Amino acid sequence: MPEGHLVHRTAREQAADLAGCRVHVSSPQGRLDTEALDGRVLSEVSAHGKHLLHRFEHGRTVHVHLGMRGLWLRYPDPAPPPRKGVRLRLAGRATYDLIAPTTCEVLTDRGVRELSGRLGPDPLRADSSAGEAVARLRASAAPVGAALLDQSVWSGVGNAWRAELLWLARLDPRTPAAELSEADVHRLWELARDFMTMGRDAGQVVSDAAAGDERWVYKRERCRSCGAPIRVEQLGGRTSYACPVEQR
DNA sequence: GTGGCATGGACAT
DNA sequence: TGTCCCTGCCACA
Repeated sequence: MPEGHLVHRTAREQAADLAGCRVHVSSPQGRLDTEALDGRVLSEVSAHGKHLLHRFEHGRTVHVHLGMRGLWLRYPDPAPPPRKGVRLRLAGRATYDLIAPTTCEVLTDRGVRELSGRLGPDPLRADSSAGEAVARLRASAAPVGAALLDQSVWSGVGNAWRAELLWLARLDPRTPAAELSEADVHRLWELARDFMTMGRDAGQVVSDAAAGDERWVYKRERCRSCGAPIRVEQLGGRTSYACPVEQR
């Protein structure tokens, strides 16, 4: 569920409910020490790739990565008691409960910088450089379909976006990233920026502005465009979907 | 009701 | 490569 577009959407939602508030921070499950955070003013909620960052005014930041199974639950006030296993509860103008994240930790500003340093440009961040994004992808030794999932190359793209973006760009996922032209990669970056922005606003992967619920190739048996049987294979450790006719 | 898979990623091995 | 993360969804009994 949580590719970068949804993490950015969550950041926007939580900022509206929590930013500028003194937030009651607790860990009902007990696995996070929240003493340094409870009652502090939350200044900003932001996203970098699939990582969510809650920065507090005194210079501490909660870093959350949902992984495959994690989720946020939102409750308008008054919130019910937390269900079993809630790792983190943030209570401001509304209450958010965090369930089953891969990562939930408190970082200093230095820790945040180190995290950002490990992540490539994010198509949904205004401070990302297209030139750097193009250069990083073309510097990868991997097939473009594997490079796109490497969060140190570009951050925020997951398996569904990989499939749909490469179809939109008419690129074969198996093509070595280093063999792609600068123009091709620049176009791929612009597609990522434009469609992931639509996806963030719609709350789902959007690869056809006129048909937000449809996919071209991802998890399909046949290409939605030409009807060819989709080529399914493992690439970059995950299942890749591509149209063998249109993506050469 | 149950079991397998998955829109991640870190870590052990 | 396997395994964990207090999951959700779907197909199939």
